[in-house]
Amino acid sequence: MARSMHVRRPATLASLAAELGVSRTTVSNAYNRPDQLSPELRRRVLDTARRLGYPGPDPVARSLRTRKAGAVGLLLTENLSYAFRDPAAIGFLEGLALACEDAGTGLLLVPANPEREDVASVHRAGVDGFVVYSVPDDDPHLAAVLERPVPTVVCDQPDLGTVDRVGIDDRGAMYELAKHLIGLGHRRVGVVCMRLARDRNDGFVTPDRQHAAHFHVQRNRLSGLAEAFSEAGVDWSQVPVVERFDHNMASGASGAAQVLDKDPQITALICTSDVLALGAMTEAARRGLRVPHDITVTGFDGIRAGEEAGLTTVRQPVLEKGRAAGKLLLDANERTRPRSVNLATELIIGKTSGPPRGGAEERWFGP
Amino acid sequence: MARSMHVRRPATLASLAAELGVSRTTVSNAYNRPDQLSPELRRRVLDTARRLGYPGPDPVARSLRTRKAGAVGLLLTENLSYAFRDPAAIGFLEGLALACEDAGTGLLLVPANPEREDVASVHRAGVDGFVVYSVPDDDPHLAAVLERPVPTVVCDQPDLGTVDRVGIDDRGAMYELAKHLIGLGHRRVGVVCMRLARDRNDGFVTPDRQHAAHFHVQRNRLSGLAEAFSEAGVDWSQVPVVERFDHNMASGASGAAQVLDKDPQITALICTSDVLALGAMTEAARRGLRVPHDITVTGFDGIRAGEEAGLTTVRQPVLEKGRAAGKLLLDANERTRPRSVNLATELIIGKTSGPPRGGAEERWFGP
DNA sequence: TTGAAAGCGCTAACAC
DNA sequence: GTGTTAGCGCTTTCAA
Repeated sequence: MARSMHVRRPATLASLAAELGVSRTTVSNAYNRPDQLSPELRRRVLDTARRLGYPGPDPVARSLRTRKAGAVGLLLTENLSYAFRDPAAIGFLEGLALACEDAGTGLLLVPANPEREDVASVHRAGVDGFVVYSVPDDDPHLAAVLERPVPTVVCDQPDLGTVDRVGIDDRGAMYELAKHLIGLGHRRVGVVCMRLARDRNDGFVTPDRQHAAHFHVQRNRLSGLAEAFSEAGVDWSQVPVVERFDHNMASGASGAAQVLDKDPQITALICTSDVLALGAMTEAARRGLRVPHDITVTGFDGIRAGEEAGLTTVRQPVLEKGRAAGKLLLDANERTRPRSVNLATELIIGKTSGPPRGGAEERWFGP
Repeated sequence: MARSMHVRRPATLASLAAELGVSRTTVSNAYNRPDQLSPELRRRVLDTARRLGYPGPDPVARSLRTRKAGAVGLLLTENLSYAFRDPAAIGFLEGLALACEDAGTGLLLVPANPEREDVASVHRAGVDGFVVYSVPDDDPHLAAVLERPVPTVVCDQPDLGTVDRVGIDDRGAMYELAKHLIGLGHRRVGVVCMRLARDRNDGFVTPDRQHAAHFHVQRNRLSGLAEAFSEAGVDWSQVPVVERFDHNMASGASGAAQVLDKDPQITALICTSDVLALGAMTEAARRGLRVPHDITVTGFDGIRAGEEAGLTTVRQPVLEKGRAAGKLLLDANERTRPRSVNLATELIIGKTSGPPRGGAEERWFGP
């Protein structure tokens, strides 16, 4: 009776060994190396464990001893829950989860609130490696990860030269998309892009801010556009580029509105993501602009909803990207690090791009 | 020169303390309790750490000592990546991630492949608690979780009485939906449901299998239907119920086909999820059946795509469910455990349900 | 097949 | 403000 009044101190491997009158090695073997002891003894150990309420070797203590956590950490730029809102991020997560599953490894989502500079969560993460997905290049969490003595793979980030990297050719892909628009005859265009840095700037973007953008992906997509249009004789510094901090359709819509208010003459609205482009389409519709007859709208990513809308975009293999990141991290071959993987993208000509209004006629009368 | 040939053994807190000629406590304090030592000393510690390449206290060793992992584990029934395919699961994950974020806690996705009986991943997980989401009640991973001496919250599972639980009234909600259909005049109906147990059974379901279903959610939804239709004088044992192992639209379509082939006279196709219902709609369309004129189709969950399709369904607060699960787990108040939370659902009458074909006419001429 | 010894790297009382 | 002591619970040579 009195016994049950005590807070029963949970049994440990040592206490179990003592109870059984065997060594700790034997108990450990009963769990980890069944072939190292007789079946009867093993039974006896396991039975006694059950009787004493011993839940098996403590995973943390085991990790300390074996120097293996059995998990990889994932660092995202956004509030953790953002990952479950953005279709491209979900695809990436799925691919990464697939790779982890194959390896029997856990996937730890590290809470890295971009608002706070608190990197303790990175220090606290008991993981065998990190995947860093699309964070600004000056993010303190990224710096904290790089200081941890575990392998790291960065994704949609600049090549650091010191850790593995997987990504796509954002610049080249956007350049190609721009060439398509230029071929159609577009010269007067506007751009809606995602956040370029950690500070909120919902408005027009100066050329300086474009160049200095801390998000690798956005910087390169813009630079691909600038290059293509500059080559076509367009003064890029005069092109309205609008930035939005939050990544959702509402941002796409309001961004499009801001661009169109500034220059109602533009013939194409180039968005740096499908989600923004979908939002831009709703704004176009709201203004009675037919796509692509009155205005061309393009995206980037190749998400399902964009496909259904017939969006002209660049499709990137988000799931493969996640899987590749996981594979890279879990492939322990240190000798070949650091590695850099570029995945292929595909320009999708949908039904949201066409010649500028009047553009076709110009051709009829052209040289 | 010779030095650099050695594998540099990474610095530890102890070696750093030795180098500095201070105690380990002081070094520890430099990281964990800045107020416990002079700023100058702290600087010296941190500088030396940087010089020696000491990455800060090892998280695993710290966890062992503090008995806190700083993470919660999530156990899902499906391949890990499944969670990123199912809209309802994504919503749950988002809510859970939100709760974790608020608490500064990591979220560890535990790889629990339902094919393998390997529960080692559960044993290996260094977490302060588990959330178990919609696994069969006889899943060995669940059993393994329950043996771990950490708090647990089960979600969309039977109330075990020993651990916290969050869920909805699946039975009552489906009963209400059935009443709606009965009120419209439906008596001859068919059902497409998700998997009922761990074994694959893509086909008709016996009443026995319905009762014995190992997935709490499915069992209760079916039982709500059975109850309502039995009350309306329908012999439930004669109602075609088709099960699908994989949860996607294709399953909904093929399940609907199987039901319709068996009894082309049914006036309503009741699906136990929106995803299945969306698939069933495509099959109806393929057969030239207009919804709801020729056939009524209903779902369950209230996902976005269903809403857009105007689906008649039961909306459940998936995000809130995840958040509630996280809150329950992270609220350390042991005194009030175990707790059970039921979230409210809402019957959504969409445009996919209507009176049975001829049902209206019957009424005109009826008594 | 089993056991003894030696830590893995750290934190938390408590004393100085 | 700083140090001493005592483990957290486990695995793993190595020897018996």
